[in-house]
Amino acid sequence: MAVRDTGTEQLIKDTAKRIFFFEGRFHATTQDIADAAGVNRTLVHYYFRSRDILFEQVVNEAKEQLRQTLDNVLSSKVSFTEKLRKFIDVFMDEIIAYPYRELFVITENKRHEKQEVDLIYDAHIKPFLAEVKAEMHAGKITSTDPRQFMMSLFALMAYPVLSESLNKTFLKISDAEFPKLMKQRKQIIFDMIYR
Amino acid sequence: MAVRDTGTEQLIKDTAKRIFFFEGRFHATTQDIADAAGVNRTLVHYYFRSRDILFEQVVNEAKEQLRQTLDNVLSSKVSFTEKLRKFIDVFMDEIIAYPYRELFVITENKRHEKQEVDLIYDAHIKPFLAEVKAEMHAGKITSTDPRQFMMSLFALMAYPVLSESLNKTFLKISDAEFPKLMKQRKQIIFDMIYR
DNA sequence: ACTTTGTTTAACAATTATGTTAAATACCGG
DNA sequence: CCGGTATTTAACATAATTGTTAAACAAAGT
Repeated sequence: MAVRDTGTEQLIKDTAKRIFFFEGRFHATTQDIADAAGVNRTLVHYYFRSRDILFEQVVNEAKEQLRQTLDNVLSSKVSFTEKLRKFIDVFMDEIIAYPYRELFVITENKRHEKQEVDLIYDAHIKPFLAEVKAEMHAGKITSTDPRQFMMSLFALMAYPVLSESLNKTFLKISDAEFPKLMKQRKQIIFDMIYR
Repeated sequence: MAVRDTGTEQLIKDTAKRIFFFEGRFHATTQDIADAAGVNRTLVHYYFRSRDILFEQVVNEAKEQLRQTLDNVLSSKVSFTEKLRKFIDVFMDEIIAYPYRELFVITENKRHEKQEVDLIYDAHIKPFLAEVKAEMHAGKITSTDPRQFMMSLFALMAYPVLSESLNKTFLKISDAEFPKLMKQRKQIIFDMIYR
């Protein structure tokens, strides 16, 4: 009973991710997704049964990847500066690929409170916050609540990509310039938060 | 033929703003809005004819207020540091009141390109960017493209508020702490970008 | 060739959201 | 109390979206 895998189920998910997380089209319909994937709408229901389930799967995978990334970066045994550089490098790349991803996680997060968070927190975030605090004592980072540091860090990475269209119109950034500026930001962000 | 103003039209708009810009409910229906405002759904159509028109009005007023705020802050004849402080103070307050407002403007902005932007740009943004550049030459701000400075500034203000729920769960920030941390940020942001 | 799985087509039911209309009721000012 | 405006109620039409089903077709393996 060989179930052959044509990759179409994955194609549909990837397309949904592109539409939701890259294009930021919050109320794309199953038809929109099917069209973008170049398949029949029925197939979307065939594989996922309902729009909600497709949506949920896609968001869950986004959460999982987010967790993985945190894992990878924060638990590597390297110096703080290296870790920080890698953190910025990896996250910026992901944010550029999927600017709206975190936003979907945010709006989903408001509904379901989770307990799994504790695991991530204890395993990765808490130790990293401690490292940040140590760097503050060493005078390498401006002293504040380490959580303020984290919020600033994410903000500097995520928001400019999210507000791309506003930046282009209000700051007169051209289509060609924008990716270059985002690349530059990796260094700029590091310099802003670490001396 | 006195047309008496009961303020209901405004109530509906304010409620829509609350739902869209504060609660971030991107696909709230006319029914949702009517319920939240405590009026009959028919009344929404009576005043605004269609959901699109209500939505458009609300977003346009958001844009207008945004423009006004920029006007107010950026064209006042005070020192750069004072201007910067005021900028952060005023904008943070607005962002806290309406965290999702810019996001709606962003998604709207992607559809309609505007020419009115040039007016705002020439009148306020361009001169301010020049001021920023001057401060960079004076060594008060780290030298980069002034537009990077602007993007960082907005990011530091907007994103932490936008990602409130994520911050609360992942950084273990309590409901009580959050507003305090946001208030603290005004100073923190200033210190981060100005020496 | 036969079978299985993947995919499309078409037709349909159910639901939800939008928008319209007409009549009934509530409220307020003169 | 009268007249007009504000608001509600109810009923309805329409459109969009979702979801289901059955049949046909395509492709690939054995």
